[in-house]
Amino acid sequence: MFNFVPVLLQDGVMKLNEKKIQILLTAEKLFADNGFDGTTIRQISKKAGINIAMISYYFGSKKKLLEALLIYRISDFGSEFDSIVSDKGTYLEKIDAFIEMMVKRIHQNRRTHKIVSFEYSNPFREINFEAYENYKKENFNIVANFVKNGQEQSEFSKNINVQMIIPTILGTYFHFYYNKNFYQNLLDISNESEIEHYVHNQLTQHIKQTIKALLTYEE
Amino acid sequence: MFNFVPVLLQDGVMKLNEKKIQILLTAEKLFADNGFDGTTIRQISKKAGINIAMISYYFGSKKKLLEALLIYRISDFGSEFDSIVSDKGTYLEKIDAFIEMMVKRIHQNRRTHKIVSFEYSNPFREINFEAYENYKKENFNIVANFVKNGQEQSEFSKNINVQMIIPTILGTYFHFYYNKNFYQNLLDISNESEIEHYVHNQLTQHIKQTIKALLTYEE
DNA sequence: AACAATTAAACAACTGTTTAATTTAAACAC
DNA sequence: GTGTTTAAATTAAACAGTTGTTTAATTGTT
Repeated sequence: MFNFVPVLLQDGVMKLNEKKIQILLTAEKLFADNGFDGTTIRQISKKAGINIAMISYYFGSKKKLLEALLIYRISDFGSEFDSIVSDKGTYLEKIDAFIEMMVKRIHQNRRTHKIVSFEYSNPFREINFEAYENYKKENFNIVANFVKNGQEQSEFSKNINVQMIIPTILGTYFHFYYNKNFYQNLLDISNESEIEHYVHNQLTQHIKQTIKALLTYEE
Repeated sequence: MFNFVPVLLQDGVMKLNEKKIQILLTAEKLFADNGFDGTTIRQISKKAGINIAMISYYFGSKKKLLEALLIYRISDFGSEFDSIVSDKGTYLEKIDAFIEMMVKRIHQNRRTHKIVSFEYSNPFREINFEAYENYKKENFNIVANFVKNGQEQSEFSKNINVQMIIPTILGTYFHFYYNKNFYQNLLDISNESEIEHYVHNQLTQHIKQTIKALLTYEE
């Protein structure tokens, strides 16, 4: 049984059949939990229920498996954002929808983001992070334009470090996620669904509040 | 030439001579750059200029080397904080000194924090994170008390998610640090000293502004 | 028949740790 | 200051286990 050729096509996009996606998702979880180096292809194979040779056969190597995951996971969020901006209402009101979208998105891709975060800074890791960098650049430009427009409408304060807004939003989320064990204990929540609930309610609310406060703060 | 016994003493505190510290610092940098699993004891030995057997001889194992690093690095910051609180001035004014201290401290220990962040969530990694957890708990209590007092003086708003203030402060810093390569490019700064300067000035200023805004924001 | 999919086995390289031997340095008796 | 003892420091080599990848053979599908 075969569906697609197991090689990179000319445009560099790999066709993904169900089995390949299953392998990617298994690898994503293991990479996020144990790190790239901490995960073996035997672990991935076993958990995905395939033979170890299939990973080389499908993806070429462990490194290329990670690259395939990055391309599969990280897509732009320009269009989603456009519909928020075109909605009526003040810029301040739009922030709520905007933050909500960002947190949902980042939460959905949290594992891949974690993997990238830790492998990105390693200069000896010869992995192609182009997709990730383009994604970040696009996100940054969207935020920068949004804030600029809000400032022109005099809804937002001047003297805001626009470049550090994304670190504030995503950083807050990720610091929570990376220290999940700690905050689980602190907040006295136990299971995964309660964490999900906290993220999409209290944490999202806190980030909204923080960003709205920052954008309207006058010293 | 020998200085101290290479074993754990009764109270669990290892005496550290200069050579041990040199090994710890070498390991810290490599662990932070390449991850715990991505770093081999041969790399550490070579970079530290010692024989590979010395690591087992001094620390017992690679895991115990990391544990020794944690104990060496992560100390409480209660006393430093106390002097800030006892200074005169409003609570709002104290925030500046407080944030500055936190960023300086976290920046100094950034590598160990990065290592911990990544290894902490791995349940199969049998490493003792007690020192780290106590450190976090203490920091949290300090912040919680500080905010409570500021609220009692009516300087800070009510309805603040106190538990998410530390994630906001540290998260912003770490998201910047983890994506150093990206922001280096975005901010058009090249060398390490310019990054240092940005952290202690623009980034610290941004975090101060964000937290002050949050603590005084009325919806 | 043609070729993709899948497999178990083998591969050489690398892993953390231990060994057993040697070197170094402090402690001691004089 | 001697020479001797004692134990720590340091070393190269070996250890057994694991790593990612490849092979060559087999199975499955069209």
